[in-house]
Amino acid sequence: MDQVDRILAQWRSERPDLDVGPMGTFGRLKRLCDHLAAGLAEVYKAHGLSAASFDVLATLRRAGAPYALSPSALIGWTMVTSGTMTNRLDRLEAAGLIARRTNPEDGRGCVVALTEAGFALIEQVVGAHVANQHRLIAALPEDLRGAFDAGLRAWLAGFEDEMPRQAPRP
Amino acid sequence: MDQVDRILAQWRSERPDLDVGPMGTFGRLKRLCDHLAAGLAEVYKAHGLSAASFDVLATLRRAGAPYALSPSALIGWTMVTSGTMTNRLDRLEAAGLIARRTNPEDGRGCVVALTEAGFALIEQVVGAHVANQHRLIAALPEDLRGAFDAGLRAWLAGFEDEMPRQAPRP
DNA sequence: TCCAGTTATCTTGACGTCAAGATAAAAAGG
DNA sequence: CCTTTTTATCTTGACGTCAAGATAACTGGA
Repeated sequence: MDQVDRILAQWRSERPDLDVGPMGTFGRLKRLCDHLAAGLAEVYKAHGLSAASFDVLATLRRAGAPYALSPSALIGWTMVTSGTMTNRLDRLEAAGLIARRTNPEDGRGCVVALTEAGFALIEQVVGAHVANQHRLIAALPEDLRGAFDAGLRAWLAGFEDEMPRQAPRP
Repeated sequence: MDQVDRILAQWRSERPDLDVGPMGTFGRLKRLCDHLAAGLAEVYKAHGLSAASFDVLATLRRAGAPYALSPSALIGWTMVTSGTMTNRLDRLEAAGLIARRTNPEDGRGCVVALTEAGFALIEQVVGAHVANQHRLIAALPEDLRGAFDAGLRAWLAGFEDEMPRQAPRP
């Protein structure tokens, strides 16, 4: 009997005509994501980052040398709009963690690259981030993880596999 | 091989020292929640609401007659800060969907109640919302739901059961 | 060559959120 | 009674996000 069960009990009392079974899944998913996001933010914050800035730096880092991608490629990896990406890049550039260079092949765009400071920072934070994920997932019993991941993958596929996401270009 | 698998493959190539298994779970969870939130927002938007305003109206509705709770009780149910709740209530009050009445028992607080318009609206939207949840959960195969829910409940319990959340008071 | 359509990025305006602090009233202790 | 502490709500300032539109540059066909 958790908080979500209490919510469902209220609905069943007030609106017995509704089948609120799925609402339990949605409610727990939302609350779990909120808790996990808060847990991850602790590490970001400890290094002066936010989820938004970590997201960009990590995407550049894992892309491999020379740690440079176009804003479009970053948008493709991160599921945010162009306006959001512009804002993220502005802040990271002001913080000296990335640099925008002109794209010699396309005068419309630019290339976003990690600075030395940006590389050093993300290299350090990624380790702490992964350790933090191990800490947070500990609450999910090992014997349930396989089935949980299978459900997660199947459900997500219903949203992402319809239109095979094209690999973002550099 | 989905987008999250591609991300993990990049990390394994760039940072083979890291165990990024949990990152797959976190990544899919985040993306799934984003897709589901977007799917739910369609219905909210069709009725002139947002997730934030639906949240408040639904909490008041399922509380039962007289559909009135204090801001503190609403905060307890919805996991947002007091500043956020003030902002939500301001907008809903301006839209004529709720009314703040003075609390005769406590001069510091107030009581938030659904107006007639607010009740009529949420009564209609809740039905569409539940139907929408049934639509969105269809992508999760039925035979995986039980195990998925079990994992969800167990993991969430790790965050919410430590400090038994006290039932919000009216 | 030149123009119409497309693409890449940025700008603007509006929301929603939080942290931290302000204000006011109730409760507790002497 | 007062004074102190606690509680309830609101205010402020800063972020992060999106939708819609603006700007600039590339592209392909006439």
